[in-house]
Amino acid sequence: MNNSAPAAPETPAKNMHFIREIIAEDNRSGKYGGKVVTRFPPEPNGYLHIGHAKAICLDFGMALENNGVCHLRMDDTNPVKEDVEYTDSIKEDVRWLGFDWGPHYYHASDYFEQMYELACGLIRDGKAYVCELSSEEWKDYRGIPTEPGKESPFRNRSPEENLDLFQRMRAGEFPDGAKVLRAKIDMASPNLHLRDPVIYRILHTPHPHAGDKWCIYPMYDYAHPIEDAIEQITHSMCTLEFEVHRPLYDWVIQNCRLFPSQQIEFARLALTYTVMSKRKLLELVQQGLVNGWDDPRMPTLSGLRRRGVPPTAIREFCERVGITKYESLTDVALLEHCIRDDLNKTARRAMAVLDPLRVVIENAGEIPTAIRGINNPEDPAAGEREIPFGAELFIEREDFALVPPPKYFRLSPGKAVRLRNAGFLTCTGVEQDAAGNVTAVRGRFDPMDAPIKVKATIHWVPAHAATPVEVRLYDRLFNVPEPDADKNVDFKTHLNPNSLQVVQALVEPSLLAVQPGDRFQFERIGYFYAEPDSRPGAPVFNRTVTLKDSWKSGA
RNA sequence: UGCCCGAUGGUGUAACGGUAGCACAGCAGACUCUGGAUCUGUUUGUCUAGGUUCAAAUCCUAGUCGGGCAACCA
Repeated sequence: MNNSAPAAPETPAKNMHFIREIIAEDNRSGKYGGKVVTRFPPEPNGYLHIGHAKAICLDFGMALENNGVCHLRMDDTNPVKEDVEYTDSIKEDVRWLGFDWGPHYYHASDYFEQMYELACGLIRDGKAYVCELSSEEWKDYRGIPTEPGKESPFRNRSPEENLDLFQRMRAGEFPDGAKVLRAKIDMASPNLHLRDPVIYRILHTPHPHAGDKWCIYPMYDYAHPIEDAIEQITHSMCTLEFEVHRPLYDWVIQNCRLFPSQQIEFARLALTYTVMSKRKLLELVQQGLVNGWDDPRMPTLSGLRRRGVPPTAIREFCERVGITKYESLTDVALLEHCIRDDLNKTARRAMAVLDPLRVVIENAGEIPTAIRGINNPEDPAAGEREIPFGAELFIEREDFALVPPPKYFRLSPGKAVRLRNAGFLTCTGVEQDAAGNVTAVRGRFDPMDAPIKVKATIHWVPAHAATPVEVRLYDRLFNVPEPDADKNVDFKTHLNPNSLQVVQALVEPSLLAVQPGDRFQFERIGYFYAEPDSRPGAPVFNRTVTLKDSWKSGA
């Protein structure tokens, strides 16, 4: 059995973060007999985003690096919030990221019977009791952080009575909220989670996976350590907010006498110019501010996928971000760098003109009918393609300036540029409309070996063989680095009104033959992804990310 | 005003008692059939105050600042 992902490459230089060190130390000491078993335990109540990718890469990555296995487990202990609808997207996203859980796909709800038995064991040991305080009443008993709580009047019932009550809770004799099962720990603990936490509640709700078998459901703090222990998880990684829950995790392991899984907390990912909370992402979807969970502007994995981001770039990004206990805010520029770095090596080049300006070549008798274009200068194996040429072309409007600003290297009257893959174009004149707008550029063509020196090369498409296609130019969803920094200001006020611009671009003929999911670099513009729902012969391209532009016209 | 966790350039991270390094971003230059890529150089950093030590980012104490914890959510 092999848990390794076929697409996951062995990255040589890895950062020795604290979790790698804990695992290395456990392997040295033989704590788990050299075994490493991890798990990714999403709650099936929403879509995975790039923050989850960090956890997925960690969970699967640590297993992969140590010849271990990583389980995919739906943490479905709350039927009122969860739905099978999400399990498929979760599996798809994890697989797309490049990871394989092999046969190790589980549901927490499959352990409900064992959890119940273990709870009965706790009751018999006098370590759990049925409490009839309402959640309102409990607030008084629990106390506040600075003061100890009071013991529940039900705290000292006999194990027999507790067992009977708990069995009747399971049998459905009591309505929702009437009773709970509590762990009997310490009402004076400075850690609120140890003040007799609820471990079972009554919920007369059928379960999406377990069906209508249960009307009592275990709480996370009780269920999670049991899930881990049953699967013999050695290293159970979770985010920082569970740090204060760890004593309870250990309490359950110890008092139920289970496999000694250990919980290790790390900081979740935060990215500039986006929001990561499920609630806020849902708000964007529900209010129609984006086109669904997989809108290419969303930080969801399905959104990033549809934007054209390669999974390899996300994995590289997660590795570069590192693992610490410091709650950092990562610059989205790092993600964009990882995407460009990946696509630069792999994406075929093509030419597309987003904002066309007509060019008329005057010496039409001296031009070729087609030229050869290099498919990827970073990868000779990508070969070449033929691009039709003609006496009439389109170039990018911003590649021509009637009155060039200082340091402008592109086309202007009397000046020359290189036409990518083709030759030189010297501007001999312009055509203007009544308002003075340039409607066409007239020029002279010279072959590549002509003794002409230029400082710029521009892209073009042949007028007779160019086709208009829809291109969606995506930009950052928000226009401030921390949209949700201020609790008093609605994060949606920072939405970038120009996060999506749709244009009709003119593209070279080879682009009409694309398959949905193909990735390209439109030379000098950016990386583009052929929309999955493009119709045959009518491709739609999504801009994944722009090229870096070191020429700043404004500066 | 309780408990837990954290703090290294603009950002993310390394250094595990012995020269504060890497990456991203920025800036400058070289090169180039993409103002891309590549290469080179470069600006900026150990939260504060004490202590231990020949030597502290690292160990100790106190403080400051930030985050988390009072769901029958996960």
